[in-house]
Amino acid sequence: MPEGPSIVILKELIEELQITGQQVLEVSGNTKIDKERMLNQPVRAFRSWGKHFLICFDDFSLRIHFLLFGSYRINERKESIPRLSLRFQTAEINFYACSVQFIEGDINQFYDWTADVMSETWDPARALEKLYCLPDALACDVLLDQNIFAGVGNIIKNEVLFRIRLHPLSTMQEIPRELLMLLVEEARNYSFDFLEWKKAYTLKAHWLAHTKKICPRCDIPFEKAHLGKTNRRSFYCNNCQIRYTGA
DNA sequence: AAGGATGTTGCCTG
DNA sequence: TCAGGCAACATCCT
Repeated sequence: MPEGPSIVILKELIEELQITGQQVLEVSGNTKIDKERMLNQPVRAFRSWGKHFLICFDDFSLRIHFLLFGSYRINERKESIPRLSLRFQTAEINFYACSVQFIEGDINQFYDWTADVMSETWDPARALEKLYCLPDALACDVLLDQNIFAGVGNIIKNEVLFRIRLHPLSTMQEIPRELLMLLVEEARNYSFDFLEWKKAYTLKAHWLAHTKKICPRCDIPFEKAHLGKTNRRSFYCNNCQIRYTGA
């Protein structure tokens, strides 16, 4: 559920309902935020930024983050109590086990859309600049940095590093410029592959590294370790993923 | 079938 | 003072 492409799928499903402009007729759920303020407010837009799903009203927006376990149902309900349920004239949206919060004022002041790998306004040059500002940072950490690659999660991280044959413990300052540009490029490319495979229910079948035990290029065992400041699972091949490091 | 994970926040400790 | 550790969230897969 939680990586950027999955949020794009949610946004597309909700846009198909064509309820933009409709008012919220009823709110419920076990969230502690002041959900009643959405009552009778017309929705101006449904948007996404990285792993955030955004419902924009006139003076504020609702931010939904699904974390690890969050889920949603459109015109359906689960057994469990929703964190937040929004009823419109022609549709009902239910969110479960997610983080919800309000963002006040103009959403464009709050989000840098060019940092979202799924965005039309994604700016690879700016991402590259950010990487040059982090000479000691590790490849496995920067890909998960939402200020640089909003939407990239642990699956995309592992698959991108494998695809470009870069060892997760490589540092920014040691990676050749061409390869760093490829890192930026593939963070977006793989995210769109992820989107298509997820829509076709074939995402897992396309994993080459994530959760895998054997390198499909070398036929030798993958390394599995929790690496970097982020300390997230990394699956990588010590043979074909090159480690660029000063040490 | 227990344990960990596609993630982030916030509190506690040293 | 602040970085690091870890619980919390609550579901699904292995």
